[in-house]
Amino acid sequence: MAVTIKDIARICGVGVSTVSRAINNDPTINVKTRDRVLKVVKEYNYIPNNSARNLKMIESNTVALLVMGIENIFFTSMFGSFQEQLEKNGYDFLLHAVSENQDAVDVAVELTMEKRLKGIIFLGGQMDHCKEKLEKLNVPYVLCTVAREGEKFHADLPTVSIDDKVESQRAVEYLISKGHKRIAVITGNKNDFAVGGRRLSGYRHALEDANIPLDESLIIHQKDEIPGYSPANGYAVTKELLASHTEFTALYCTSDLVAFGAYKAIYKAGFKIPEDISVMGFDGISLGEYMEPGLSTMVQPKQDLITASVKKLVKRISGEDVTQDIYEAKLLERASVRPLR
Amino acid sequence: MAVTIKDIARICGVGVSTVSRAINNDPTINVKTRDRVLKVVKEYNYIPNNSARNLKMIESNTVALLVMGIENIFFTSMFGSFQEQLEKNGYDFLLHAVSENQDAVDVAVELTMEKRLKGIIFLGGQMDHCKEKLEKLNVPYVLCTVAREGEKFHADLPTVSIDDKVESQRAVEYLISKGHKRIAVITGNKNDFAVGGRRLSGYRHALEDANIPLDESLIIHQKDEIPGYSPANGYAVTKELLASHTEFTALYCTSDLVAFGAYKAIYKAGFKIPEDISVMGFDGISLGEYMEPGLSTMVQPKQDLITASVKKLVKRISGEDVTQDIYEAKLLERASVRPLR
DNA sequence: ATGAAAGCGCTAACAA
DNA sequence: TTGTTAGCGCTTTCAT
Repeated sequence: MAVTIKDIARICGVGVSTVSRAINNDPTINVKTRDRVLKVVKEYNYIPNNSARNLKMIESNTVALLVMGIENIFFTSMFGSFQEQLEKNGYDFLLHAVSENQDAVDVAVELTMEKRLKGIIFLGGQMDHCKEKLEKLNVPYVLCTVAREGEKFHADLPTVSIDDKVESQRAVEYLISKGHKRIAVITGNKNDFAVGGRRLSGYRHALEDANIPLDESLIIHQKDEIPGYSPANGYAVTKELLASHTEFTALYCTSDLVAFGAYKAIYKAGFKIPEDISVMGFDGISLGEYMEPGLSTMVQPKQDLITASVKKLVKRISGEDVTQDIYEAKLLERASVRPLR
Repeated sequence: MAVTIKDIARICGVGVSTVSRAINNDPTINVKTRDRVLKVVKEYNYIPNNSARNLKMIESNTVALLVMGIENIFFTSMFGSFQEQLEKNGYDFLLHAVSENQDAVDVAVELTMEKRLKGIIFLGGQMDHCKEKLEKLNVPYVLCTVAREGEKFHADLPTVSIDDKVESQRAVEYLISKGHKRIAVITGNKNDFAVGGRRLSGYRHALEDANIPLDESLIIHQKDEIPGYSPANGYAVTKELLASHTEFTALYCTSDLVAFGAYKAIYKAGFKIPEDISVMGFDGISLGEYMEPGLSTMVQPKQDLITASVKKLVKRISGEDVTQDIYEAKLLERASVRPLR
């Protein structure tokens, strides 16, 4: 098997604790001994076994980022900045993906023990029924951009996010301000009561406030058979919408990626954006800038979300009590929406 | 601290090994005892300590996917399929990101010991000088889409990838076949002798074979100050290229993402694609379909690469010796290239 | 400044 | 079928 601390100790003719001191840079070790040991360590390519180390150690200095939805471009684009900010605060960074069939909190508990985590940031995903479970997590944590079902906000939980309903409402109000009344919306699939539900709710409220009657035929749900919030899904449902000859002047997509798919369906049907149909996105992923025409969208304040999450976690680690942070999205006007008349 | 196996044993009035048998579904345990133990496990929310487990266990059934470049959309889009294929072959799946400042092989060694890995798939990144180091890894591994410097292919290493030079050459030959002679190319930054270098080399060879004189002013390197292979980089360099009034009829981008940026620069300068300038990409990421016009590109056979990687790893795990697999990219004609004259 | 030795929580012989 | 026990490789007292 691999070379262990004992081997190194034997080879150097010292005790294992001396080797341990050498590799952990213990200040009480003699510099010469340390260098001698380290030379052998290098020579024999010795790498300490982390399991043994973690088993014994009381605590590490590691903060883990637990990502639900590792293929989501919005989340992956945040990794680098998270790492940077965390390291700037003196923490080691660990990225861990939670797959669909896993329970995020269970994974968190396991990882906490395994790595003796100092803190956890949950990124993405849905966390509705975990409130009590979350309390079992005896490590400071923060929920960043974690969706919650329905209207309730768990204001007592340490979350960092935008208010999906409010921002969605703003998106639709923008469309209305441009003179649009027949506004189609592509939301999540039928069972999406979290992000999709809240964004749809914002749509309804905007229409209501503007006294525009709600037309259910303008509310489009993504297809269950196609990955959610993907261009493919946006393309498929927009194609059907267009084929149905439902009348509308603007299409509001609750996700930029969906809007990309909508673009294609619209072009393929022979229409022009924004001349024939205005399109509005949501999230503000950077690729929207490169579409033709540039996609108007509600930009999530990614940097704020990251900075606030880290700051909040650091506070919690040092014992302070924190609660919820809501950040505002920013309306980004590009060229995909035109004023009516 | 957390509840341990001893606690559970004490509470149940059984030995620790019985608890161990219960949680590991040992067939020799009495069903009634098992259920009783499991009930207590649930009740006390006991989660076994993985470090202890890994420390003790001879081997796991886990295969790790080590990703270099976790923010790269081309790689992230492969995760789901990798997981699926691996699990179909009976392995547990572990995704682990290697950050810029880490050595992939060191991380691999560490992880192998820590998780008692059955095998490793390296995805992405550059691995030039690691051949000897790699041999220190006493676990079967496969390199998938791992770039190598220069022309040498390490044919004796278990790699799965396309031949970047050959496929790049095909891309340019396609452009030439459409009548283009003044073909600008955007390659990696000046120090990129791996993917960027090989793809550039393909470009040179294609021109040479077609007796088209090489014009160095048509070879554009990405900027060091901007993240590589990003739309932002493509935009910046294309803008400069256009401003320089260098003449060309086609722009070959060695990455789709770069092409997206080029699109924007071209539109902003008032040109049309493909009427004024033809654009060719590379990689075949799915978003290319949604650009306007659809991006013609060389599609990496993602599914083949994944399937082959898994198959190769499985073989290696069962002791077979395998070497290199080269897959062919597929030319995907969409609408961004027009025939000249 | 260094070594000996006691576990960390678990699995896997081995005994019963 | 179950319990006892010896480590897995490391860190960390406690002596020396």
